[in-house]
Amino acid sequence: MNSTRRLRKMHDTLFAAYGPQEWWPARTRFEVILGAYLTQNTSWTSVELSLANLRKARALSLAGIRHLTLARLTELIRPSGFATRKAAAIRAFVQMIDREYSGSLSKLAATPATTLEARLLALPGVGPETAHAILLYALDHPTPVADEYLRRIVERHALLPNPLPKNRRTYDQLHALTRAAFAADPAQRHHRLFNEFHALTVVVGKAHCGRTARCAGCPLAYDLENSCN
DNA sequence: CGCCAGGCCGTGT
DNA sequence: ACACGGCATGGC
Repeated sequence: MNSTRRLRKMHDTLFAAYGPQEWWPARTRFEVILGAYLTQNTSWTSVELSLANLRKARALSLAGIRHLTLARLTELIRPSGFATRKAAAIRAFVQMIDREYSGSLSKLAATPATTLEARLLALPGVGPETAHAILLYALDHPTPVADEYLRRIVERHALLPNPLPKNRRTYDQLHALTRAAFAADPAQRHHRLFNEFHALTVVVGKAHCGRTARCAGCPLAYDLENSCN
């Protein structure tokens, strides 16, 4: 079986095992965006500490962030690590929204897909995964999100030639592979499928696909062909 | 104590 | 183009 069909089957297996995830875990679009920045190379439990601090400071909105000094913002998000860089990045995002989109996330979301992706990638602290997470989960654009868990799954199950280095080229391969895996589905469902697939990837990754393999009980090891290396 | 976490960026080759 | 190290804190 080819790699796109194997990845599509993995989605079905994960969905059967874990059910719908209904991501992203946040109330508002801007909260999704904050979470996307804060969770970079950081566990979600640590992100929740920062989000709780921001909530208490009434800073879970564009207006809330605008009223904070950079030092105060840095202090509030300290629990999730890399606070100096992430605070500057979040501030740069808000300034971009204010200067170029009249402070409106809706206007940002209404930008054509290719322009929008390029604009996000040009922001400090925004690489491909963060850009695509914002596009998919905050701005409702139907684009796949690839991450380190997906890279490990695809590498260890040898869906693409090994090794699979951590670089931009690999990211783009994983992104394209995911898009191809759902290409046969109705276009109307792509958004929902990309949403669920990334969420399911993270769920199975946290439980069974760490840096040091802990594959026991992984639902992806359902036959010999899919056993993990 | 050590390793790990839902990346990104600057530098050297 | 690619490898490599720095960035930082909290959970286990």
